[in-house]
Amino acid sequence: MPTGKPPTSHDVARLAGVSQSTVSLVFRGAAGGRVGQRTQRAVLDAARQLGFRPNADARRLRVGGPRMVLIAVPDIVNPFFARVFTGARTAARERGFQVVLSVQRDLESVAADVAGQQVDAVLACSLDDGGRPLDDAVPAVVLDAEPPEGQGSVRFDIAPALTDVVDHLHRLGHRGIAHLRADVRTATFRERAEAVDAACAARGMNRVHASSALDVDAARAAALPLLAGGGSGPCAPGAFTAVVCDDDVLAVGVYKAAQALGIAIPGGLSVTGVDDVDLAMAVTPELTTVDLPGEELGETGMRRLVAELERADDEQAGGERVGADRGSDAGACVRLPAQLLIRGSTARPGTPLPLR
Amino acid sequence: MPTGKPPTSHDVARLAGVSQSTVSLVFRGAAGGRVGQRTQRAVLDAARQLGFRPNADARRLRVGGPRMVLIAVPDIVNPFFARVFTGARTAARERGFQVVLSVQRDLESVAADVAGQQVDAVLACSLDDGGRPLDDAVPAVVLDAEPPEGQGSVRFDIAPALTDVVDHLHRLGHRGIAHLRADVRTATFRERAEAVDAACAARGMNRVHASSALDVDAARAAALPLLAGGGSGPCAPGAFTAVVCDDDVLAVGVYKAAQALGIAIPGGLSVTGVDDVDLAMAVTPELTTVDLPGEELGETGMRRLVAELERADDEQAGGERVGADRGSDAGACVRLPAQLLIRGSTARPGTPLPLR
DNA sequence: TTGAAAGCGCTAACAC
DNA sequence: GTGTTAGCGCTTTCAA
Repeated sequence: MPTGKPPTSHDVARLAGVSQSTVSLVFRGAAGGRVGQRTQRAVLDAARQLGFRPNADARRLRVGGPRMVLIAVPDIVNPFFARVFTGARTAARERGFQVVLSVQRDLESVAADVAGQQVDAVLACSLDDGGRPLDDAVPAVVLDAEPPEGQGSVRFDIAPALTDVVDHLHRLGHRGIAHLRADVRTATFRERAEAVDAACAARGMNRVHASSALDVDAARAAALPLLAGGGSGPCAPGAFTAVVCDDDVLAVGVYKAAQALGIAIPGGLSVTGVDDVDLAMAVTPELTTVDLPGEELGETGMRRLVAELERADDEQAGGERVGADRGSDAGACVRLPAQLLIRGSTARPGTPLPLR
Repeated sequence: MPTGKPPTSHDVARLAGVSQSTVSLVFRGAAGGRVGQRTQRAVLDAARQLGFRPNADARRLRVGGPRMVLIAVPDIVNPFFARVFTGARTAARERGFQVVLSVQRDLESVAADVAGQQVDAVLACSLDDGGRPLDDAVPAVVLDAEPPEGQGSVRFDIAPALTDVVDHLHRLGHRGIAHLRADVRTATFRERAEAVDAACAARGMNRVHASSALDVDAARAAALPLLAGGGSGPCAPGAFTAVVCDDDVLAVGVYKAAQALGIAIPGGLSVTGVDDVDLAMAVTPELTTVDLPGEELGETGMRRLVAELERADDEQAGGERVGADRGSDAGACVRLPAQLLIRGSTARPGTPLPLR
């Protein structure tokens, strides 16, 4: 007569006519040579009959499971974040850490996940701006975002990469560009905008901009008036021969708009993107873009986090240090290089875009 | 003098000069009105000073956390699986279940994850062939795979969709096709191959095939000799005017090969894919493909799983049923429709491919 | 308003 | 070989 509660090892023991610790031995596989064959079989049978499964919580409480770090990303369908996750997971496993994934945009929800699981540390990727260190007392490293406080962070060195993009176009002979920005308010996109602006200014290049949500259709819609000469900014509309996009997805939208308007790429218009997704290689011509090594971002962040945890262990083991010594370089901000990949979508400017 | 072990609520109690249960009250937020302000502050201060964090395992052992289901996918970077995960997660949350992700290809590793966490059920997507029900006693539903035993499964109704593809090409006037298969041995790809073969046979269409790993470069390499007329099969090489691909990624490879050979799409060659990834919309011309609604797959599977769990609960609560009643429709295999999306990459055949 | 005490289900010494 | 026992860190009556 099973009750509403799942069976415990006691129940199994009773049914098998053995003691509870024998059940424990059998289920841990530590029964080799210590528990008789008959007994073992009896235990297993009783367990099956009852549908018994060892309670992992109780086991972990007793024995202490592997340490866990939670990885938070805003969107796992986006392959970039999936790569970050993969990289982080790899690094964690190497060090014997388990990882749990939390797909959340806001800190609140991440904090809830942290409380719910037995989490030892948090790796938070591309969180929305304005996040404080979520919970104190939980070591954390943020990825691709403004480090909230004295916390560690790993980010791309994105500004030089976008400077390279502009420079590349400039050297090809482009003298005016349009910048299609992603309508996302995170640090990385702000940095991209600033870098493009600065690079254009430094080279005396004409510059207009538009912005769009991070999907192809929105980008297409935003690009259409721009390419058709409807740009409204301080610069004369139409006075650009290249579009610099904040993301490859936006670049695809520009391809579509250009196609709709009968503008050839790269003959009539050069286009660049950021974040070397498969998209960049799939389109024709292949897209000149900036490679953002997501896996490496995840790996590097996880390694920092693990190092921090292990330092904390040592500290405790070795007795207390003076306060000033704590946190050594925990607040440091590592920058990962982002590399420009030149492909077929950029070329010397042909005829400037006709105003329509 | 902190030891190597993390502080417990007892430590906090001692430092704050209160009892352990008071600490517990404060940390559960159940202190409102029951614990004095001064006491509360003292507890919080002591906790901060010690770096105390409640032990989630102990808490769950006592109070029983939300139930968890583990979702296993072979590759989270593949957006299809990411969508499956997302759909499953959504459905789980609606019912108050937590989800944990396990990225593994083989059953062994999944089983390890199941044992490590307190998992109540498993949703396994696209596992390699030959998997038995991983652990008995853990309810499981498999997605997009041969149901191992009497277990539930949810899969796409892929055969009719590929029949539609062939039929579509046939109606356009194509009389011979090449089938570019994915070099992956799972049930879904076997079904695709069989469906294409059968559909061609039924219509008396010429058919050759090749196979390739699931990436663009491999597909391109595989498509090149095929398009150049080097196909080796029972059918005369070159006697096709369309390529049916097992996956959109493969189709992109075919685009590249066609481009390299100066073959226009769809003028000189029609191409189709499967699995409506962003890729299909990004390429030019847009790819005729079969939409595989991954989110729906995940949602449906999770709903089945949750229903099964809740049925089990009821059963236990209401006393034991006779054995024959168990499992009602647990072994049923649901099929989700997969829809053909016709886009620009298919058209009536122009000149047949020249043999080179 | 706070404290004492009894477990949650399991593991790991240690006894028999 | 198998059983006894004492906790793991927390929640939760029940007293004070």
